[in-house]
Amino acid sequence: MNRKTQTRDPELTRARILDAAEELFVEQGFSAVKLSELARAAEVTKSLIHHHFGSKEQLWEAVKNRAFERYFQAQMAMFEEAGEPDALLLRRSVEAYFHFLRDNPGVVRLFAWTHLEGDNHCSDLDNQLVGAGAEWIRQTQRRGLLRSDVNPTHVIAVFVMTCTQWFEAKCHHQHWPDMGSDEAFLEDFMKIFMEGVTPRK
Amino acid sequence: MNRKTQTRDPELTRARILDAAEELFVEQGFSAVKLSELARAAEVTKSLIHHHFGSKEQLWEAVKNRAFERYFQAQMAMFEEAGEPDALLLRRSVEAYFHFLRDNPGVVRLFAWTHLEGDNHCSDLDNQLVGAGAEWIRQTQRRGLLRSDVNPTHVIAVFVMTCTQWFEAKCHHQHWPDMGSDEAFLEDFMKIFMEGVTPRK
DNA sequence: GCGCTAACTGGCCGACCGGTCAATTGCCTT
DNA sequence: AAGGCAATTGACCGGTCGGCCAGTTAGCGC
Repeated sequence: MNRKTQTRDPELTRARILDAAEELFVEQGFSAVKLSELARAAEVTKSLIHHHFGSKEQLWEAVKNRAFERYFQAQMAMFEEAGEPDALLLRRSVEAYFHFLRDNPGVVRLFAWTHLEGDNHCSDLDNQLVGAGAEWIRQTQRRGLLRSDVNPTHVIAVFVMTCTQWFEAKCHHQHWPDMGSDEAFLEDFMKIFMEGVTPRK
Repeated sequence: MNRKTQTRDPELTRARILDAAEELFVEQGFSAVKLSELARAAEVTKSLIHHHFGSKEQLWEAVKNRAFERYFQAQMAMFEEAGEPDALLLRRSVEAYFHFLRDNPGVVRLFAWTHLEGDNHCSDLDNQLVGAGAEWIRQTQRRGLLRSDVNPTHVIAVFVMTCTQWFEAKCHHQHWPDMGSDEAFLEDFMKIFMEGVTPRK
């Protein structure tokens, strides 16, 4: 079963289409992408796209599903290799999330497009993730290592939204006067955030 | 010069087109909007759109310019009626910004679309705004009322991005387990943020 | 080998896209 | 009163969009 010598390979064809589609959708959004352009990029005929995915909309869904699955798997993996729920774990999680977004700019843009569409079909997986994270924070609060007068879900929301927006709108605020690099910003954000969630006597 | 009895009123026509265009662009983004649909919504002919704005792209620019000018004027007005630079001013500014975004969802979406386009043509006005805000924070830091080991621009970035993303991705986070209302989230965010920027002995 | 299925092709389609243009009409100036 | 000009109209354009379909061909089970 050598794929190099085969003239037909539906799996590979599907993958080629998905890859090219993801690149174009991430770059331009759903409606700006033309199937002819996509066909050229994926080196397949337009008809083949319809054969494998049905329609442009269905292809868009497939692209989003694949990307989000990758995202959730990466996040879940992060969860599994974590240790005791304490402040350091929270700090490390935020940093890991920030760096994940930095290294996966496509995911950030895909999220942004789907948000603008009002799409929330990925909420099942997402709720799982957020629920697990919130539970950790709750445990850390109970152990007295984080302040208890804030909703754990809101704590997650604050750092997720800051990280997301940092990369989503980078083209915008990177020109702000005195704005620092990714790492400089993360450092200052961590100072503010960790200080903000630390319990007071 | 009664506009009601006039059969022609270019100013009003322009405004009608701009209004309808803003609504559609905000909703669907640039490329998804069709001029025919827009013409119907604005109750003008398609040719009239071209007569007044030249092309779809130029109309998009005009819509963005008008909206952003409104945005900057609102922000600048907020600046002018402010008092002494202290922590309370910062708190009030964040709350005002949050509520402004809540009351102007179109602006949030317009920002999001332009970010995805990589458009940063509004940076002049924006830099002014951020520069002025950062200067305030710097003064407050000098007076010992805010911690001094963080970049003032980053402080602004943190709350601007959190507020922006809250409304931009609302369709997404609002279904997270235990997620609170706008006000409940703002309250928790303010707790974390203000505690995070308060100086320590 | 043989035949069935699915992968794949090229040509085609109607719809409709953004944009143009010549002609008409209302308003302002003088 | 008239002339000029911008506002406005509707017919029209070439291009291309997403999608379809009849036909061809490769691979796989029998």
